Amino acid sequence: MKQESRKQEIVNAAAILFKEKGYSAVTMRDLATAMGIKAASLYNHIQSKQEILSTIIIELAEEFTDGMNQIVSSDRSSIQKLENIISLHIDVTLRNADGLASLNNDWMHLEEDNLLYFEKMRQDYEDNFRQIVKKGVDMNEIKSNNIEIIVFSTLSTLRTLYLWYPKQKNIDANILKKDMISVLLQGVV
Amino acid sequence: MKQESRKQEIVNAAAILFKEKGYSAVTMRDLATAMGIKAASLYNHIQSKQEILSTIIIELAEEFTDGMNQIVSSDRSSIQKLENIISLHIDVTLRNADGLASLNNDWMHLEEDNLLYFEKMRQDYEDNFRQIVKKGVDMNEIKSNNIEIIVFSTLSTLRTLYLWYPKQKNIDANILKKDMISVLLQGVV
DNA sequence: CGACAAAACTAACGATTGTTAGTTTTATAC
DNA sequence: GTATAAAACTAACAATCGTTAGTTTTGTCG
Repeated sequence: MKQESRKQEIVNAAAILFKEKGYSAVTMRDLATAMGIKAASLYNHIQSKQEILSTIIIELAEEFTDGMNQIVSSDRSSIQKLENIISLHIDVTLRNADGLASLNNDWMHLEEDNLLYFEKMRQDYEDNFRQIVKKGVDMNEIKSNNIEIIVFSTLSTLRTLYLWYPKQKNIDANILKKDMISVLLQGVV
Repeated sequence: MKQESRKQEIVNAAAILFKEKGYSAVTMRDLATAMGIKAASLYNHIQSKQEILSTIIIELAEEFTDGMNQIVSSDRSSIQKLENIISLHIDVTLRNADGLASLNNDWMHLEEDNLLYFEKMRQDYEDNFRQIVKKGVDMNEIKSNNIEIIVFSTLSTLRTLYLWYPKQKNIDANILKKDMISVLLQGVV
């Protein structure tokens, strides 16, 4: 794997631009300017604009998938699993908030196999989430008003963390986890 | 105002396409094809692609601003005001879910005055929201863990309604309001 | 049927897009 | 100091973009 470092710099710079204007509105010349080079030079390190997008999104989607699979296969209570999911989202967000903008807003611009692969991962993730909530309701750990609304409102908040967290100054990850768990689960338990 | 009806058809068709691929990825030829005409014919009814976007977004933003102003100037309790805000979001979402996609994801492609106008409305909206929560905490109506997190998580959910609501089948607006109020405020009160 | 306006059309423009080919510069190792 | 590879460059391409100008079709009313 040669050029891995320079490629990663390009991908990181692209994630910032994609966050600001979206994938389609960012040109290779915009990205080159941000890197301080010419557009043609980018192609010494990457194969296409599309490769940049899929590198950003697929890596993050696999992080979520792996994290969810570990949580699902653990023998914790439903409430503890939900706490772990919240913690997972915060960890990923702190590590790569810029990339999450692309995952949330530009996944539909993935092509062919990567689009199908992503859509399957996202569907499986939501299904796992829903199953955990449902199990919690069945076990009387969670008092349910409406399972679908709980799943939707919790996931909406976690998915939007990437926008909110950077505006908070010097927030501690563990305090954030505790507060998010409190706010998201207090109305549920 | 001539051609108002045909223009509205174009704006509505554009909102659907913008929701699917984002403003930048939708071409005037895409929009024309969706309307069953040629791209040049669009310009008998609209002035520019940008005008379509601002028509969609500014109208919706003003709806939210007007609704919020009425709620702020009412003499209800903080909890009741929050319930009214939830109700406002649901009403707007049921009426124009497609347009809300542009408001949420493509506002940054507004130009000049419209961009500034939108950003001010959004900032004022969030400030009003935050003030209502803060007042509720001061009056002991709301037990606060963290005001910022409550504002953020509630707004995240309400803003994402446009994605979730169309996937629910034949959901009744009043039942939805009751359930959303229950889920969003139960952990707060 | 003829007049008139609404709404479609054809054709084309200048600008910008992602990308390629070939060349030159820069940095590293012997 | 020369060889080698990494990484930049210039120049240009075919395609597509939003948009304009001018023309023709469609529909309505007397």
